[in-house]
Order: sequence, then C-alpha cells, then structure tokens
Amino acid sequence: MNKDKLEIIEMFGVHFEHQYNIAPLTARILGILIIDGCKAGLTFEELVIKMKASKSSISTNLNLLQKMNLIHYFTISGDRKKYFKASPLSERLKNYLIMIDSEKLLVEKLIDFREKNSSCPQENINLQNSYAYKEHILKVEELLNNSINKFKEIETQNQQTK
Amino acid sequence: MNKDKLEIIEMFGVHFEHQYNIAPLTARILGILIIDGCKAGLTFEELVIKMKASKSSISTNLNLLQKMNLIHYFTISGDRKKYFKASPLSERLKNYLIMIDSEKLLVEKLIDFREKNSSCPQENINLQNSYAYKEHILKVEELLNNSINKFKEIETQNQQTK
DNA sequence: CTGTTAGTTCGGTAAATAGCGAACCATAAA
DNA sequence: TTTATGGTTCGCTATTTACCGAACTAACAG
Repeated sequence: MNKDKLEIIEMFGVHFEHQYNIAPLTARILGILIIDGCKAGLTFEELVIKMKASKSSISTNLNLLQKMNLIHYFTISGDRKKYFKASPLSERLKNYLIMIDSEKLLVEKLIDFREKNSSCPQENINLQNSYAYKEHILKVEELLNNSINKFKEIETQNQQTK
Repeated sequence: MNKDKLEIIEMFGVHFEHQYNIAPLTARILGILIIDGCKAGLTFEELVIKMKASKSSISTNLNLLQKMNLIHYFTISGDRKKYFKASPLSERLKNYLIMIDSEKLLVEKLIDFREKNSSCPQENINLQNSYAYKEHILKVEELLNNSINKFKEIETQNQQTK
C-alpha cells in the first residue's frame, strides 16, 4: 500500500474510533473498505493481509461492522469468497439518525422533568433552553433525512448507469 | 436524590459516554450538573457525596470536563469553594462544530485522494458521492452555527432579566 | 505556628477490552 | 474419503482504563 493511502486510512481510523466508539482495527477496516473496497470489494483474505491482522480479528470485526450496517458483502456465483464493501453513504448516515433520535428522546425526558419540577425562575430559563434545543434537533433530523434521500437518489442513478 | 432524577442522570450518562467518549463517572457528573447545577451550581464536596465517588475521581473528572468546555465554575467572594455548572448550551454545542470540522477535513483529504487516483469509472462515482457529502457537511455546519448564535441570544437575554 | 478546609497529584489495582492462536465447522473439489 | 478453502468460535493474554486511597499543597482561621 502506498504512503498516501496509509495516511488517509489512519486518519479515517482515528475519526471512526471516536465517531462510532469502535476499536482501532475495526475503524481501519472500515477505512480501507471505503477507500479501497469501492470498486470490486475486498475479500476476507485480502483484509487479513492488508491489515496484518489475524483471521479471527478480521472475522469478528467484519461481523461487527455488518451489524452496524457500515459494511456489507456480496458474492460471485461459483466463487465461495465474500467480497466486502463499505455500505453506501445513505446507509452509513443512518447511524447519525439513530444518535439524533436518542438525543431527541433525552431532551423530551428533560423537558418533561423540568416541567414537573420547575420551581424557581432559574429553572424556567432552562426549560426555555430545552425547548430551543429540541427545535434545533428537529432541524438537524430534517437535514439528515433530506441528505439521506439525496444520496439514495445519487446511488440508484449510479446503479443504473453501471 | 429522587428516582426520576436518578433515572434521567443515568440516561444522560449513557448518552454522553457515547457522544463524547468519556468515562461513566465523567458522563454522570456532566448529567447532574445539567439537571441539578442549573440554579446555584454544585460544590466539589456536594459532587463527592452525590456521586458517591472519591475526591480524586471528582477532581480529575471536573478538570477533564472543564478542558472540554462542557462545564465551568464560579466563585463567591469570601467563600473558597468552587461552584460548578454545566456550560451554556451554546458552548456545549461547539463540541459538535469540532467534530464537523474534523469530518470536513477528512472528506477534503478523501476528495483530494480520489481526484489524484481516479482511474476507473467506479471511482468517479465515489468522487461524486464525496462532493455531495461535503455539501451535506457544510449544511450541517451552517445549521449548527445558526443554532449556536440563537442560543447565545437567548442566554444573554436571560442574563439581563436575572 | 498549628489546624482546617478545599482541592490536586501520584501510584496502584481491579476491571474492561482488543486482538491473537488454535481448534473447529461447512462446503467443495479430487 | 480425504484434502483444501473460507470463515467462525472460544479461551487466553497483554494492554488500557477507570477509579481509588494516601500523601500532598495552598490558603485561610484560630
């Protein structure tokens, strides 16, 4: 692998570790699948070699990434190998929606709590803030949904021109 | 502490652990400061008792949260204690901006890489996707900035009516 | 100058986690 | 029926990390 690619995989790795709370190797696998796996997909064996990791680690991590819908594989008839690719952007972005949803739930709980227990004016200010925050979250959610739909369009378009 | 409050702190905790990659105790401290610390702020001592944690853990974690600009403290003259509060929403939201920035940098690197190495049409499709993704990020960034400014307004307004 | 309050720092330990190797399973080929 | 290929599972180890206790500092109080 050339230097540029290694550097970018490392950057992706660090980023994904934090973004998704995944282990270093998991993040690097995702990274290489985004960069390298885009054309033909990478096989299990290729990943073992490129990542310099054990079969067991590759296996476990590929399964984890699949569960998170960050990657997927396809097969070629007459070939037992699995070819792994990063999931399309539209799919990967859905993970943000999950986070946003959890955040929305949280603010709602908080609003509920503050409405019940608001005794002093200071707490009332916090309630105002929470309302404003919920509005913000809803906007982010909308933006995300729009982007996801847009990406889906681009993806199906590209499917057709293949 | 009543049951409702404990439950909500726990929910905040779980959420913040993932959101910011912080330890359980760190996340719970942030949680209680958002819920309980809004009026007068909580002292070091109160946190030691409420969290049932050691002085050392509280100290380290408070310092960490301060470095992340998630909390801050104020003092009262003639009183040596520090009163801790969660930072205002506008400040806390800036952490998302940092993440977005790191993501923007990443996509730019990726675009750069793809532009240099685009050999097959498949890779060109990925380049298209990357452009679209960058646009999405810019939109999120804009939305975040708008919200932050809006929260700042609300906050200064509330400061005045105090 | 001694004691107290408020908080920090440092070294250690228990628990969590990442990644490995070896044994294993399933399918296909010889 | 044996051998090869592609991948999984399980138990282990090395590393990381979270949190603690004890000793310490800084500032004030008596």
